[in-house]
Amino acid sequence: PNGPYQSQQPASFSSSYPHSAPATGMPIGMPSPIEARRTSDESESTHRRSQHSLPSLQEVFLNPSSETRDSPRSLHPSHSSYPRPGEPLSSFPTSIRPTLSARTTAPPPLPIYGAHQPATQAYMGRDRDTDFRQAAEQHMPSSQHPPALWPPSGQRPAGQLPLPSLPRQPASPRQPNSAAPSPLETGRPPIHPDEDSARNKYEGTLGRPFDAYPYLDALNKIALSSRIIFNFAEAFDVAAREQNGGAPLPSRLPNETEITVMMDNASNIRQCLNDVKSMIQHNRMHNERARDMVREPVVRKPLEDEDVHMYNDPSKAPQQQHHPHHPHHPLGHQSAYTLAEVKKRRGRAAPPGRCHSCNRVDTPEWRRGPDGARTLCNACGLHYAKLERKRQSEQRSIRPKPVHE
DNA sequence: GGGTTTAATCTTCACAGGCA
DNA sequence: TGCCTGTGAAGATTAAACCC
Repeated sequence: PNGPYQSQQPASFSSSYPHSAPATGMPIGMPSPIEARRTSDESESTHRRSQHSLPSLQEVFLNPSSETRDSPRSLHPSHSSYPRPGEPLSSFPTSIRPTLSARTTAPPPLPIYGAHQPATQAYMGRDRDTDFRQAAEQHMPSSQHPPALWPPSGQRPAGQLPLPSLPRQPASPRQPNSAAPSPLETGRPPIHPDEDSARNKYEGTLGRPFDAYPYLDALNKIALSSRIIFNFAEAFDVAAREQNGGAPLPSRLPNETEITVMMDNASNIRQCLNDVKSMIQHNRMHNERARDMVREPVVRKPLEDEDVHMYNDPSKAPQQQHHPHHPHHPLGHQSAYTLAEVKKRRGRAAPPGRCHSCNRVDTPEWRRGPDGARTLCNACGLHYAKLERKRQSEQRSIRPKPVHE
């Protein structure tokens, strides 16, 4: 509370930040059902408050183009590192590339991805990025760490005010959020409504096709490295324009080391994109295999009396009970494979982890979800089951009636 | 039009029962 | 025995009806 920036921080910082991780360890971008039930006024005021809260690490160090927000550009810490008109670039590199220039004072730690964190936390306290960043680093071999932040972190001059925070990871595809930055701000291409609805199979609360953590991690790293390169290009673009068409001074050109750093970042982006591609391909094959397994059994058309049972749930029909491969099973084709896995896992004590939807760690009951058995908490599992039943009944209602009727 | 009451619906928890 | 599913209960939320 005595830190130089604490006075700028609203008292309700941790609770007001819409994407902050609550005490349960819920990851960013996964609003809990409690959050989803907040009133519009509350969320509005929350968003309003968040605009005046401390910025995220990404915003402070990697998003100098946030002048669209209500803080003046000149107050942005990272912008202070860029060369200003008439300012010799010699002052620019000392703040923007401390590890790339010769230093007489003790150099800061190498600005490798994540390495800036202790210095940052020294004056910001435990940042809300910490949990996610640490989780991301756990998934990322050291060889895959982005080469360097650009500009390096921990360079906030005293007296400068932070910008309001940005959501620190791309807005969850499963949770459309009016407060989320636009694609122009995030650099993320807009999600087509059809694509979005397809992804939001379970009304934006459930139904991840694959493990979201590595996927989000890769996206986060792509965004991080992209911003580094963007900031690099923008900074030297400003410097070049200040020459008014003249030949740029050698001192205002990036040196070879910096170019190498940017190339490393570009390689990192490529690597992450390849990872995402592999995840998607793997997921596609996964689903195709599931469909193949579903098509194999001989399908007997259920009689009408056994077809409509509890909640119109055909899985309760005698011949189909506990037959996850049956096409009329409430989970349908997409989940058949996961149910097969459930059967395989029977007898294995699945360690209770986190709910794949709300990420809570404790629940009175673990329930089956789209990712398999015991992957959802009680509430999310019931919600998921209800939606599945509803979806099944809707599919049944639009199905043409048999001729004999 | 605004406030209050009531009913319907939704959400979550905890338990019972069936299955492998 | 462990797991999964369904159900009742309780509380919260929303919508409709009613009254002033």
